[in-house]
Amino acid sequence: MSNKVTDQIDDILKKISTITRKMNWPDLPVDLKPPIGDFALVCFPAAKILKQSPLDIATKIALEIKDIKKIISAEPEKGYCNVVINWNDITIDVINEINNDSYAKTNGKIEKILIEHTSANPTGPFHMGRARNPIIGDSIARLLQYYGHNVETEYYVNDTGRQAATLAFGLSNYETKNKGKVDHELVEAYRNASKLLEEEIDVKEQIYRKMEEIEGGNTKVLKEVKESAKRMLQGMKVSLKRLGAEANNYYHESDLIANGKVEEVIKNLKKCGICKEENGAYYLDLEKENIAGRNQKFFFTRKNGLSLYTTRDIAYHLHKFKRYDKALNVLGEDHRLQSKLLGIALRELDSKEPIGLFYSFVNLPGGKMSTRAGRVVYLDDIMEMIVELAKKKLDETDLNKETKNDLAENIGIGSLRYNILKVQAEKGFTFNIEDALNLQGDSAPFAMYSHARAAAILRNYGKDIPRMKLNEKLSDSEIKLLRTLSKWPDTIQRAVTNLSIHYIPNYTHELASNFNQFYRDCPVVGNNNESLRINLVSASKKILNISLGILGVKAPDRM
RNA sequence: GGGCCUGUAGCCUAGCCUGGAAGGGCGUCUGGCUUCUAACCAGAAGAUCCAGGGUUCGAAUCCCUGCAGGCCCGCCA
Repeated sequence: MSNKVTDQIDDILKKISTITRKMNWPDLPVDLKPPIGDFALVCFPAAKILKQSPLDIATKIALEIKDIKKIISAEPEKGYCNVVINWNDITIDVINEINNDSYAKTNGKIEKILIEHTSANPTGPFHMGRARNPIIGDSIARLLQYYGHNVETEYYVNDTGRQAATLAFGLSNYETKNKGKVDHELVEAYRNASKLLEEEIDVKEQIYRKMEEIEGGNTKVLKEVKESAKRMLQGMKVSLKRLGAEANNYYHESDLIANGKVEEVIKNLKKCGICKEENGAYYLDLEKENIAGRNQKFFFTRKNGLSLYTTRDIAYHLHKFKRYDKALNVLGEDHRLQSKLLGIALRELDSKEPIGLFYSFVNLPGGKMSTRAGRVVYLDDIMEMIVELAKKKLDETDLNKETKNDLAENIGIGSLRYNILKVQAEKGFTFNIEDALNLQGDSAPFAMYSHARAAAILRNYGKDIPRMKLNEKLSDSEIKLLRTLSKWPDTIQRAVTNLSIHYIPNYTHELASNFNQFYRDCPVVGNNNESLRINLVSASKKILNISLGILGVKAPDRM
């Protein structure tokens, strides 16, 4: 809560405590998130001790405390005493606090954090199945950045291993036709190569030889796979850019082999106490850890001595911690075990461990997405559809064409992001196109619209934000709005602590909704309380803008 | 077989960490634009919070046992 509000409530609670003590009553537990008012005194536990009904206790305590100056009302209901604090006294201070740049930001240590997200294999266009990854990753980055940390994002490019070798093989003889988006064009070459890999023995041999050359550190082949991946990535980056979720850095897995980091890791892992060998292949014996209900052998070399994906991942993370204080990985739920094993290996090497943020896959209404069964929905197609829909809705407005196109883009992409971010990451998610295309209710345009309304009021007012003066008592809508605004720091705090981005859209919707109610009830320009209301509008607009910004949604001044 | 995640109105979802009065949204029905933007607002109907047991004055929330769905258990990535 805003400090001012917390102080006010603490003060009142102290006074209440004095009163109950005088009456020889036990302290009444406080509920700070009551359905009505600012806090509630819970009267059930005292009922037994005092041998009175909870309602009687609530009624009595309400009478005792309602003359406290900082309280507007204290009403008994069921076994609760609901208290509304006097917002009139503190509103100017609260609004000033909200307008301060440090509002809701950390006063703790600023950390240098790397967020790895997306990291999809560069073998073709993004599909919706993993669309949560860039969106959640990007918004978590924006959240931590806003909170005050020093954040960068990175995409780990998987350009070694069979898929990478297959792609390189496919692209080696492929002539670019420059038709359409790069990744959508090149994926054909990859698909053909994959097919040949299955059907033709000599192709299989070539691709597997390439794999071995990659892992063995053949410079020429390493360069080839890296370039192939980059070529595909060119197209994929366009999608991320449109989503507003492009990473700051792209780190290529092949570089870890090329620069000898992988070899170093193998050498050091072999020195670990729990390292064992089997037919020439080395592994960490995790018998004591009892992972996933069984004894795990965590292999880090093949029997030919070459590295595995996990080995490279260890090397990558050691490198991360050379550059950053903290590493955060946004990963699909299928990586949970892998991530745990990685952590153990890093601990063995006396390294820090990354923090994992896991999300469940996006499914289609009919079931799982599958490339083979042709049940794939491309992210690009969804973005296009939703932007087109937004465009159609804007047809009726009299904005000029360029503004309209920009706005449709913001509304469309914003809706998509909002839709995905508002659901808890661990929850399975069925992508319902109808739902995503519904731009009403708990959605990005709802909050964008509130922001535009706030901007319209300020436009109509036409002057600089004035100094505040309270000429009239606050109305219920104003108090409700202030209450929500003062909850912003808590929301940020909870989202940061739990790395739960869905708190932000939840809050945004509540704020926008309360702003709309205020808009209905409280004329601003020309009102007796104009100066205060202008400031309230400005503060609401600010927090709406910030919260939408964290979600990667641009807040328009008109729509 | 084992491990992890999830289960809240017709549908989607918040609340679970830290027990206290079940919040939103979609869809359905009703009403509201001569007043700062109706992508909005107001109202109505709709919930054995997966099931059973335990702890507690009090359980959607904590504990136990089941059930259902997702994911994982490779010298693949």
